[in-house]
Amino acid sequence: MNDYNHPAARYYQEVSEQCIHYLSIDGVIFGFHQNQLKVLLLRWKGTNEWSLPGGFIRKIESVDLAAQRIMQERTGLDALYLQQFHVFGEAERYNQEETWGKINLPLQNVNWSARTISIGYYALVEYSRVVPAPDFLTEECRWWNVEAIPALLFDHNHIIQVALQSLRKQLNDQPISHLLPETFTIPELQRLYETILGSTLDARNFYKKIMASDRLERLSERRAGTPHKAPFLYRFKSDNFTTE
Amino acid sequence: MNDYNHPAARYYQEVSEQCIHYLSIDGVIFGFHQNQLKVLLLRWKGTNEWSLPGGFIRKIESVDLAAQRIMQERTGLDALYLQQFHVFGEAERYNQEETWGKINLPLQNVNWSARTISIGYYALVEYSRVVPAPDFLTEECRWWNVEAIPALLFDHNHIIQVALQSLRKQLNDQPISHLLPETFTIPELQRLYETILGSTLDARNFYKKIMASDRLERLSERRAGTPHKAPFLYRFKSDNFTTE
DNA sequence: ACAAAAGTGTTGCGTTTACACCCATGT
DNA sequence: ACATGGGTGTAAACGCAACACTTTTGT
Repeated sequence: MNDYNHPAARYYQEVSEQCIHYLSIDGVIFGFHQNQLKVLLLRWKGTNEWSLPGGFIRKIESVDLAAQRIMQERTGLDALYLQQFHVFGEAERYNQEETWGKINLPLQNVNWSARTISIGYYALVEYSRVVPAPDFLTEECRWWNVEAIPALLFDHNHIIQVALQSLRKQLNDQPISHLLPETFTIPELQRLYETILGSTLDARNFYKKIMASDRLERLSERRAGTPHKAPFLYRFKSDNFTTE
Repeated sequence: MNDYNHPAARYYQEVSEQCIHYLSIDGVIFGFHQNQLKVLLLRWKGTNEWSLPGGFIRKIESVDLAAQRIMQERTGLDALYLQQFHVFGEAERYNQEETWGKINLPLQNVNWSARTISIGYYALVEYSRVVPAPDFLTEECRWWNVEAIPALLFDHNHIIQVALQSLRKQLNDQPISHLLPETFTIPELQRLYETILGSTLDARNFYKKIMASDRLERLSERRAGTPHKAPFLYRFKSDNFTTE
C-alpha cells in the first residue's frame, strides 16, 4: 500500500532511520513588519489548516543545529538567532484523532499516532530577508500577525503563547537587532518593543532608556519619504552576539 | 554473553522497550542544611565516580511526570517541586570513551555508546525529609555541598552550573519554601538566599524586603537552644504552590 | 559584664515614571 | 497655517542600598 517513490515516503523513511523518535522541534519564527509582530506559519497540503514549522533531530546531530537546519529550510536564512525556550512533554499534548482528521496525510501507514515531545525554539529574524518556503507536507508558508493567528494544528497556539511570554520576559537580554533591518528609526524600535510587550511606551522615556544603554549609534542620514519630520536613522553598534 | 536474569539486564530491557531512546532526564536536587546548599549525587557501583540522578521517559508518560518519578525514587518524597530548566543537546556532550571507561558497567553489550539528549530539571526539596536511595547502578546516594562537588561523570558538573544559574535568576519567582522546614528563622532564610546567590546580604534590607513581600507569618515561639538571643520562628503563609 | 546574634528605622541615591514643549515636514 | 509625528528636558515617585543602635541571652 506504500509508495516508496513518493517524496513523503522517502522523507519518512529517512526520518525513521536517521532521526530520534518521539522527539521533535517546533519553531516560532518571529518577524517584524509594518509595526506588526509576525510569526511564520505553514498551511498543510489540500487543507486550510496551519501549523508551526518543525522537524526532527538526527541521531548524531546537536539539538541546536537541528533547530538551525529546520528553520533555515523555511526561511532561506542561515545563522538565525535561535533561543530554546521550553519542552512540551505532556502525554496528551493535543487531541490526536481530531488533529489527524484535519490533515490529508499523503500516506496511510506512517505511524503518526505516537505521542511526541517537542522542544520549542523561537527565532528572531529580519522579516525582509526571509523567503518563506513550504515543505512537502505543506503548500503555503507565510507570515501571520501574532494578534490574528487562527486555530492551529496540534498545540501550536499554546506553543506560540509560551514563546511570546518567554520573549517578553527575556526582551532586554535578547538581541532584538535581529528583528530589524540594518538601519531603523527610534520610533520604529519603539513600535517593536510595544508590539512584543503588548503595551504602549512613553516615547520620551523610551528614548532616554535606549540611549542610556549605549547600544545604538545615530547615522547622519534620516528616513526620507515620511509625511512629517524626517527621523534619524540608527544602527546597533557592533552586532557582537549572533547565536547568543 | 548476556545474563537476562541480572537485574540491570531486566532494567535495560524495560527501558529499551518502554522508554524513549536517545533522550533522558537529569535531575539537580537541591537541599539546604546547616547553611549549605546541597545537591544529591550517586556513586556508581565499584567506583569512586559520582553523577546526578537521572532516568528515561516512558513512551506514554509526560515528561514532567517522568521527572517526578525519577526524583521520587532517589529521595523517597512525592510531589516534589520541579522546574525544567534546559535541554542539553550537544552532539558530543562529553567524552564517551573516557566516561564509559570510568564505570564498571555490569553488562557488556548494552548499547550505551549512542549520544543522549538530556532534559535538565532541578528540584527544591526539604533536606531533612529526604531518604537518599541509590539505584541498582549505584551503591551510594548522598548530599554534597554545592561548593565541594568533585569531578562528575558525563557533563554533570556543567548541568549543575546551569541549574544553579537558572535558580539564581528565577529565585524570586520560585517557591523556596520547599527548601526549608515548616518553620524557620529569618536569619536562616537569609543564609539560604545568600548561599544560592553566592553573596552576602544586608540583614536589615533583607528583613524589610521579605516582610514587604507578605509571604511570611511570625509564630509566637522562638528558636530555643541558640547561644544568643532567641530568634522568632516564621512560616510561609499558605504554601499554595506545589508543583507550580 | 560582655560577646554575639536578633531585631528594627532613617537617609540618600539612582532608576523609573509622569508630563510639556518646540521642531521639522508634507499637505 | 496647520496637522502630524519627531526629538528632547525636568520634576516627582519609587525602590534599593547604605548605614547605627538597642535588645536579648548564654558564658
